[in-house]
Amino acid sequence: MFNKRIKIKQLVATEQTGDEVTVMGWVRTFRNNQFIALNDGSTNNNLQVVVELGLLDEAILKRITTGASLKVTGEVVPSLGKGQKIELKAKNVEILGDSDADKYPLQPKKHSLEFLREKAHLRFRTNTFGSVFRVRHLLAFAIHKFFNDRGFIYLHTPIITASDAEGAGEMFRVTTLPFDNPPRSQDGSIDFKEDFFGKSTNLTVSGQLEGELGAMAFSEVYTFGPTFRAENSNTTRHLAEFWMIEPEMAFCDIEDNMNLAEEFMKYLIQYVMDNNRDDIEFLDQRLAEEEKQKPANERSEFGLIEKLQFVINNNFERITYTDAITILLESPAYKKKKFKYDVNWGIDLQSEHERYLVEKHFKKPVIVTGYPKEIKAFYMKQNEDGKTVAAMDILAPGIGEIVGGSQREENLEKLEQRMREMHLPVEEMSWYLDTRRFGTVPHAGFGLGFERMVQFVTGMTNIRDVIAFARTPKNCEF
RNA sequence: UCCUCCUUAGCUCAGUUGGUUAGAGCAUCUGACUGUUAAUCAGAGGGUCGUAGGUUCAAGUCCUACAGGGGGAGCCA
Repeated sequence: MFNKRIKIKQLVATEQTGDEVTVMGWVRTFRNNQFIALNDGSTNNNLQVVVELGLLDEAILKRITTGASLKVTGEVVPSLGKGQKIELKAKNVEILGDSDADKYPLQPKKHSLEFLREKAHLRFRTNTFGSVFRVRHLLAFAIHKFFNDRGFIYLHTPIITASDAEGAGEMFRVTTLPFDNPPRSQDGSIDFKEDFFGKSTNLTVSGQLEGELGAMAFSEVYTFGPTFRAENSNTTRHLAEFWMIEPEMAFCDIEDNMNLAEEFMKYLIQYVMDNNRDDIEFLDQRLAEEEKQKPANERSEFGLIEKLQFVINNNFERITYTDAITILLESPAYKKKKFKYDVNWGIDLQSEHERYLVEKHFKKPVIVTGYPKEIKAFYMKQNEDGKTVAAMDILAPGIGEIVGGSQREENLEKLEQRMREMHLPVEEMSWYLDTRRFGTVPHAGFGLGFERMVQFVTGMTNIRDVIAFARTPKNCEF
């Protein structure tokens, strides 16, 4: 009868004493042959189990080691010590699973994130990763709640795709052809007619195009699924496999799109603050400790909670790309030639430019709109100036681009013309263009990188620490 | 892919201008203590100094290559 146990989260929150309860969990540390810090993953707060002298045989006591799993039955009593209100006075302790203290890698001490990254299968059992993954879960839940409450349909777009048109990045090939001796066409090229799908296929880099098809029927849809990019990116904010949220709304322009994205981000932050204060407070302290290690000039001005509260309470700054270029050109940093990359109208904003705008100039999230059409995707709505498109990127402090979106070009002729200019296969994309042929409407959407959002809310600086098992170039362990 | 830094005990790190037998804290083991909060105290064990070459009378220390990792950049979410 395992389900008779009480979760530690529920138990440590109680004021009521005198009940006899059963808990199960893993030993974090065993102090003084008497005090077990027990954790079952439901909360970062360990339950203190008190084992009175003489209750257990020496042989059992020796098996209560860090990492071992226990079933404990006992009485809930007020704690005599400081640091917790109640504790469990053990009547019976059963070892469910031993953990060899000599071999178990996690110790009751501070481990480096780099070390834990290599022990990713065990790191859930640490305070930091426990908090990160509970927050990650809550964010995922809040995403569904946000959209469901607003009448959006959750659309599952395909993982395997034959479309190569989005141009969002290098793709992973999906094939069942033998790689040592693939079938060849007469001209020597690989004959994908022989492949599983009868054509060349890849893992998806975006569900947007399919999302647009859904929006043309349901008015509002969103996707939330895995996305794959075979870029050789080795940074703290890129993964080869990551999760992305892509809402797509019919009857919606760029302003509506920005409003929704801003409301969405604020909602997610507020939801976590309201529903998991414990973990956010732990992460706030963890970040503060980490900041202390840094030289004073590299420390961030805000703590984690301060930052999140600030984002909720203030409007995102909204500027055009042209404004952004002007601000950069007039900045002291530019005049002192601090930028590595030159600034002029037409460039893609570099990290250093985004950082300046967000972290130095405005000191809050910034939405940049109206980018030159040359540096943006084919499907974005062409503005009347003939030079810019109705794109919008949200730049977040410490993360950079967290949202990328746009109003879509709903005019068939303009869209086809742009596709031809960019040498995209118009014929193959006929299914997509049907949205513009049959009842086209103004529509818009955006993509939010889920792990980047988790980074932003948890304050974790490396994206590999907010996904369970990171896939990055040359790394596919576990 | 580029730039840069790092790799010494299970973990985190120290190791001087190249010079005897490579150190500390924590962890582990043994013992003591028993209301602890990363418990404390005493003792013990634990190292091919990332790998392969090279320079030198002598290399953890200098040089080269490779591997792994961190940070930054590009690409992007």
